[in-house]
Amino acid sequence: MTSSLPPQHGRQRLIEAALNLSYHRRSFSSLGIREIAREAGLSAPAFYRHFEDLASLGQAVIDEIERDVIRAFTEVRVATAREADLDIRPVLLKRFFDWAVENPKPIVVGASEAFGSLEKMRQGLKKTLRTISIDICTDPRISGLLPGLPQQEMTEVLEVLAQNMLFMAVDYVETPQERDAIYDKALRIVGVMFAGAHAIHALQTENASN
Amino acid sequence: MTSSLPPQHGRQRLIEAALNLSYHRRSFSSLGIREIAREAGLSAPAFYRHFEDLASLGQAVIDEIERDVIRAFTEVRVATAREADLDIRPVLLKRFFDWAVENPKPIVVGASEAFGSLEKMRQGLKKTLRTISIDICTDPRISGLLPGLPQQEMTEVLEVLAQNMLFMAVDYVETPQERDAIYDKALRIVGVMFAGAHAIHALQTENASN
DNA sequence: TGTACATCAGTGAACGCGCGTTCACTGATGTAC
DNA sequence: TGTACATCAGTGAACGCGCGTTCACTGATGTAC
Repeated sequence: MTSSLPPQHGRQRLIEAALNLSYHRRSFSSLGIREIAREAGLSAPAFYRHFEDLASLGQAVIDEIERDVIRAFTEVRVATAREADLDIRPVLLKRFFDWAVENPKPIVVGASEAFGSLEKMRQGLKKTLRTISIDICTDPRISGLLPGLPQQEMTEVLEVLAQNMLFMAVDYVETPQERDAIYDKALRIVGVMFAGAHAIHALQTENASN
Repeated sequence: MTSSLPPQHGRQRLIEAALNLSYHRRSFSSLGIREIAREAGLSAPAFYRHFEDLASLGQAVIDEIERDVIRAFTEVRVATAREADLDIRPVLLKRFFDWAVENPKPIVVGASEAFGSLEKMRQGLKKTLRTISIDICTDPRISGLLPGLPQQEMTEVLEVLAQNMLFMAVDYVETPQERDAIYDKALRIVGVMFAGAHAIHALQTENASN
C-alpha cells in the first residue's frame, strides 16, 4: 500500500482529516487519534510519525486555519482594490461571507474552537482576529470612514466586529435559506459599530475642545 | 451505601457533575457517562435511572444554565431598582460581571457550548440571550437611552451586545489580574453600540422627514 | 396500626469494543563515495 | 554510473485499559386495605 497513496504528504492529510472531522461542530479535543488516522487513510501508528499527540496536531490545525483566513482577507482586499465605491464595507462583507461558503472548514472550526478546550487554539484565533483587524485598519477605504479616530480605538472596535462577523459567517454558511437576512443583519451590526465609534470619538473631541 | 448519600437527588448531582467537568473548557460532548457518574459519586448504571443518554443530560444542563442566568439578570435589575443614576449601564455591567465571578460555571459552560456540538445547547443559549435582551429593552432606564428606537432594532443590537458581554464575562472570570481592563473595554463596547444604534436611527429619521 | 406490595434509586459484575500506544518490520528515497 | 547505507513514512499485531450498556439484585419509601 505504501506507494499507492496519493502523493500528498501524510502530515497534510492528517491535518485535513482533523478539519473534516471537526467540521460539523465536533469539538477538536473529542477526536481520537485512530479516528483521525482512519479518516486520513492511514494506520494509527502513522500518526506518531508526524505528531507527538493530539495537541500538537491541534497546533498545526490552528496554523492552517490562520493562514487560510489571513490569505482570504488579503485576496478580498486585492480583489476589491479597483472598486472605488463610496462605501466598501458591504462589498468586503459579501466577499468574506461568500469565501466562507466556499471554504467553510476554517470558519466553522475556528469559531467552534474560539471557546474550546485547547488554550493554543483560543490564543491562535485571537491573534488571527487581531491581525485581520489591524490589516483592515490600514485600508484607507475603511479608516477614511472613521476620520481622526486613533488606530488603537479603531482596532478595538474592529476586533470585536471581526469576532462577530466570524460567528455570523458560520450562520451564513450553515443556513443557506436565510443568507440574505443574515447578510443584512451583519451589515446593520457593522453600521452600528462604525457609527458608534464615530459618534463617541466626535463627542470626546468636542468635550476636549471646550 | 444507598442511604448514606447526601440528601440531594441523584439527578441534580449528575447535572452539577457535568457542569463541574465542563467547567474548564471541556467540551460537553467529550464527557463520558462513567466519568460524570464518578464525579457525582454514583455508579455508572445509576446514570440511566435519570437520563437516557448524554444528550438528554445536556438538555437538563442547558435548562439549568438558562434558569441561573435569567434569575441572575432579574436579581440584578431588582437590586438596582432604586439606583437612579444618570446612566445605569456601568452598574448593570459591573453587577453582571461580579455575578459571573461568583457563579462562573453557567457562564463559562454556556459560552463554551455557544458553538458546541449539541444543537439543543446552541439553541437554548440563543434563546436565553434573546430573553435577556427583550427583558433589558423593557427597562425604561435602558430604553430611555435610545429614545424613539423601535423595539425590534433595539433587541437586535442588545442581542449582539449580550453575546459579546457573555464572552467578555468569561475573560473577566478567568483572568482576575485584568478585570479592570476587561470591564473598561466592555463598557466601551457597550457605549459604542448604544451610540451607533442612536446615531443610525437619528440619521434614518432625518432622511425620512426630508 | 399492620401488612402486603409496587416503585424507585441505587449496587457490582459482566459483556464486547475501540482506544492510545509500542513494537519490530518494510520498502522507497536520498546521499556518500 | 553503481553500490552501500541511512533515513523516512508507512505497516500489522499486540498490550492493557476504560468505555457504554445490560443484568439481576437490594433496600428504602410510599400506598392500599
